[in-house]
Order: sequence, then C-alpha cells, then structure tokens
Amino acid sequence: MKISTKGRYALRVLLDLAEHNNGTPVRAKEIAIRQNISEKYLEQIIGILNKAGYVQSIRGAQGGYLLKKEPNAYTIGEILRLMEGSIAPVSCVDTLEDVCERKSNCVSVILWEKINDAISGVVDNTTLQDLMDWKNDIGEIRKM
Amino acid sequence: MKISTKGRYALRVLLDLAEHNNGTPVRAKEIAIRQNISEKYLEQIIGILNKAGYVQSIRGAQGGYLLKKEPNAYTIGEILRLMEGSIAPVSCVDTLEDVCERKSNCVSVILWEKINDAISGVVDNTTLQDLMDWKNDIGEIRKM
DNA sequence: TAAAAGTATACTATTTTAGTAGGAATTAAA
DNA sequence: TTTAATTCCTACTAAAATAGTATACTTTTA
Repeated sequence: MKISTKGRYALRVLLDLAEHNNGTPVRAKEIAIRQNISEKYLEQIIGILNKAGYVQSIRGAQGGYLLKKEPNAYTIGEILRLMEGSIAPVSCVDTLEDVCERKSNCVSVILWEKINDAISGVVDNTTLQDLMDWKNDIGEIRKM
Repeated sequence: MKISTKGRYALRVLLDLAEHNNGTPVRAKEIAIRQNISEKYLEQIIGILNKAGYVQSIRGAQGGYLLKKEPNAYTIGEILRLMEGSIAPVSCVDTLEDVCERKSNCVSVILWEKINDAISGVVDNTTLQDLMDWKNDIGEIRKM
C-alpha cells in the first residue's frame, strides 16, 4: 500500500524543474545532486516523464530538461499513475484489466471503489502548482 | 499501492464468519473452501486475527472459529492495519517510525497526509456490518 | 485413543522494487 | 573537427516483499 520511489522521485524532479525554471535547461546531474537521487536511476525516471511529454529534453552538451507546461497543468494524479502504473488499492477497481470472476457478487469491491475515489479525489485535484504554493507557505511559517 | 491478499482475505474471513454465525464454530477448512483460499495460508491469517482478539478459537475436534464481537464493532481500518502493518501511502506519514531528515521542508508530505486522511476517512468509518449490508443490497438488486 | 482441529514456525518460489552498468547518439564549444 | 558534455537506451542485478507450502506438534472431543 505504498507509493514507490519512482512516483515520489518523479514529483520531486518536476518540482525541482519548476523551481529552477529560468529558461536554461536543467541537467539531470544537477537534479540528482540536489534531490539526492542516484543519477542513473533518475535518468530512467526522467526518461519516462519525457516519453509521456511532461518534460522537454535538450540533448547534447549544455542540454538538459525543461518543464513543458505550466505547473498548474500537471495533476499529481496523472504523474503518479504514469509512474506507478496504477494507484488503485486493488487491481479489480482499475479501469480495464483484471476481471475477477467473483466481482459480480463481491462486497469488498464497493469498499475498494470508495477508497479509490477518496485517493483520486485528492490527487486529481492537486497540481504541481499547489505543491509549490505549499512550499512557499512552509517558508513563510519558518520565518515567523 | 496495492492492498495485499492478507488484508483482502482477512476481510473475507471475517465476513464469512459473520454470515455463518449460528452459534456453532466454523472450521477453517470450510472457510478455505468457500472462499477459495489455501487452507494453510488461511490458517496463518486467522492466527493473526485470533492473536489480535478479533475471533474466538475453539480447539480440538468440532472446534473452529467464531466472531468475538458484533460486526459493527469491527472497523475496516483496524483490520487492514493489523494485516498490512500500515496502510499509509508513504512510511513518513505513519505515526511513529521512519523519521526522514527531509521531512521538515518537504512539501510532498502535505500531499501524503491528505491521501492518508482520505483513505483513513473511508476505512475508519466503515465496519464489517456495512459490508454485510451492502451484500444484502446487492442481493436485492439482483432479484429485481 | 484416534481423529479432528488449531498452533507454531521454517522454508520456498515468484514478483516487485530499487537501483547499477555500459555504452550509443547528439550537440555545443574549443 | 575534435572533444567534452549530455541525453537516450536497455540489459542486468541485489534485496525485499508477497504469497504461499510444508512439517510437526498440541489440544480436545467422540
């Protein structure tokens, strides 16, 4: 019932890109150091984000990555689903796949749907921008 | 991000006991057959429920298990937490354990708390009795 | 006293997670 | 035009978690 490092790191990567967005591409290595993530593992994670069109990559020397959209255009839900494959508590409440022959008279599935809806309610209504706003809030509190 | 068989089977076991509650103990073997769960694996699961005081065991011939409390006295949350260890989306939002040195200026933790609260909101406000009621609802619908 | 049933615990196969590793392709700059 | 920097691709691997199996033992009742 845990979100894996892939999902968690992906959020941190996008957040890092959002914070260091000054027009020049951000190198994977920089992010790896700042976020304390293995460079090679991080490359894989950014690779997935890149294929999904969530970041723009610039190859070659002086290359790196840039966010492709505004932070408020990324929901946490889509990012986590991309990285985790699914964030449903059981596979049978996932759209498509895994048709369980017990499903038609299974009560548990009603419970799983409720949990699924509760999780989706949070992640589909939170964007990268919200995370950034929270970060600023934390900064303000610390100053007080 | 999945609930394991342990948690899912435990719910089915308790539900099975609730449904076949006629004063005489229910044998593990019966439940295993009805629920299509390996007998030995199921014994382990009931063993955990027994140690936690959720079922009453009667040893020896003609023995078996009985629910210890009324179905409305079991929340899904306590059952799942018992079986899964934790149902938090990340370990750092779990009470106790795992203090992350990044936590104090981590924004993601706010997100994880929200997800955690959303999940808890469902499972801590649903009881075994609710599952039974839903089962009857399904039965009614099927008759129509 | 034998059979039925729970108890205890060790073992194992499979899958998932969390990386490592090596090098090919691409590009900017010297 | 070479070199260094950087992304891209993909195979491999160690460790942990999951989902059971297996074996032997204790308790209780018919």
